[in-house]
Amino acid sequence: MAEIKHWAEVIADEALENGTKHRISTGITPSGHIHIGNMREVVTADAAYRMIVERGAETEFIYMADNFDPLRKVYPFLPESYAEHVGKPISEIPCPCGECESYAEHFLKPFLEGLERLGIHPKVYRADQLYKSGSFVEAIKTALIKRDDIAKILKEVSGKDVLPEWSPFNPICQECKKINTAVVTGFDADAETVDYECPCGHSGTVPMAGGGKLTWRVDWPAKWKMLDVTVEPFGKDHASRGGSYDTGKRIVREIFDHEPPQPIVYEWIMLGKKGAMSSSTGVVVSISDMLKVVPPEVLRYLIMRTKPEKHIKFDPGQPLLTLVDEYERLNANPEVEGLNKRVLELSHAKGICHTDIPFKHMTTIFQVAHGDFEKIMKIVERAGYDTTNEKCIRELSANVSNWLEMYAPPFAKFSVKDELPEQTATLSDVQKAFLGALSEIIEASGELTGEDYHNLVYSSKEAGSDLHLKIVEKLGVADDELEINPKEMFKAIYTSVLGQQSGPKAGWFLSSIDQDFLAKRFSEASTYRP
RNA sequence: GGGCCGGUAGCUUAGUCAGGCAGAGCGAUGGACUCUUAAUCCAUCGGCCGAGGGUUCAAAUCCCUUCCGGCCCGCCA
Repeated sequence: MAEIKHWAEVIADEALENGTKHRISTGITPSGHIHIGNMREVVTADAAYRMIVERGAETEFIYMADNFDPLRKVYPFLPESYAEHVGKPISEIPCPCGECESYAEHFLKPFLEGLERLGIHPKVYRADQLYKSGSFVEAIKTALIKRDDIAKILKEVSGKDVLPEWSPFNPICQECKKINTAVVTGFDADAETVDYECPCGHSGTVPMAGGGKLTWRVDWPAKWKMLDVTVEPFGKDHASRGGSYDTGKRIVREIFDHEPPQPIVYEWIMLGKKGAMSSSTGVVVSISDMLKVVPPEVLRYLIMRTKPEKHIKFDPGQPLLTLVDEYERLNANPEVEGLNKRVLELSHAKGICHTDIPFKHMTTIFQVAHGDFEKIMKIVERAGYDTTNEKCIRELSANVSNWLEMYAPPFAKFSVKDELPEQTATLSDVQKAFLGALSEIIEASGELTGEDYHNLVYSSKEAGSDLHLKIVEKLGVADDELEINPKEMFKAIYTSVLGQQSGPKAGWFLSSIDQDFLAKRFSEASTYRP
């Protein structure tokens, strides 16, 4: 069999067969928090973009913010007062926080910042500006003139009859400001205006430039024509027979005289067990939230490793750590080749810094240090990691901090207790004797490494070892009479330090805690009487 | 009812376009490191490729049928 190609290469090769000049378009409506489900569209497009460029075609990547669409309803995250804005274009509605130019900008801004961090740099268009500047006027004229032909295509392809009063153009009522209620009663192609009657009682005339927009099924092919789009990813909702890609394909050919773009159909990202991600149901992890938690490469990796037509199950809890691990492992391996190499390349976001500290380790280090960055740096240094890039370590530690707060499952969390935990009462005499002996040795030793601690604990089971001798002495038994199970000793350590029976790998866990503190804590625990 | 996409190891999946010994990661198991304890390394186990039929020297791959899951066909992306 031939060498395996990454899906983005397959897309690129197909594109190259169609021509050597390309424009890849993406479009998302910023009607709510733009989530990682939406992100798939842009990241998928970016993969195709990078590959087509690599194959040598002149290519442009654009992102269209569909901010001229109406607000559909008062979403759960909106105050009731937004009821009056339902039906108005989201570029014309006030921002929920009061600080952005519009409702649309409020959600667009964090998304565009996210793109930047993901290493994705499309040329950004805003639909309201294109409409207002008159870029759509020719398309609007054509669509109004050929209204019956479009209606026929819609009927033939989707099987639905359009209503007699249907128009491809939705005017904005000058009175109630809504874009989805007014009925078109006529138009003047020379004056470039459209007449309407609105159920609110108002009737009037609006300019084609900015006075309204084309209905979605016509708007999309009009954009293909206007921006000369050759490749476009879209969600599977558009892809079924009779859907908007099907109707768009015929409309763009027969009405606008242009070839439709090469489709890239992608599946949804499912959030854990909660089902598909969707802004309207509130099942959402926003991109900004995700970027608080993981490096951008990991998010790209999530999407690059899976073919677009396959759904992705995403869980920001424990499984996210596995994902991060997998990525780090791959990234650290200089010998990756073939498909994995491709995936890795495509996951790269430019200008992101790296540290050699695994995310998982940092979750422990961070918790040991109670989030104190100076302490974190000390521990990191003692553990032998590269500390030259403090900025990266700071970023990683911020990610870990957010993850622990937002998504970490309880068992991943622990805290070094300031006071001796009361669970210490459950320890056996042997365990207490062990802790006492351990305390003495720690106190008498110089600085101990993770390995030292590890070996030390295991030495407890060896008759004749320093630790073993001290234990038998405390218990008043003969040296060869005592059998020690290291497992129990580890439990004793976790119990007296964390108040729980297990914890992170003991050696480097202990080595990240202050030595005097440990000596004192173990000594206290050994004599603890409730 | 019509259609689209998926179904491959316990889990996540590559491979399907272009037929040629079914691959990987995680997990599990065993081992190594004086060492079961959220680390590392090595090894092993694990598959009726959803099911049935057809084409072929040869099928996870192509064709037909069928089951399961998700979604679309509401000009509400």
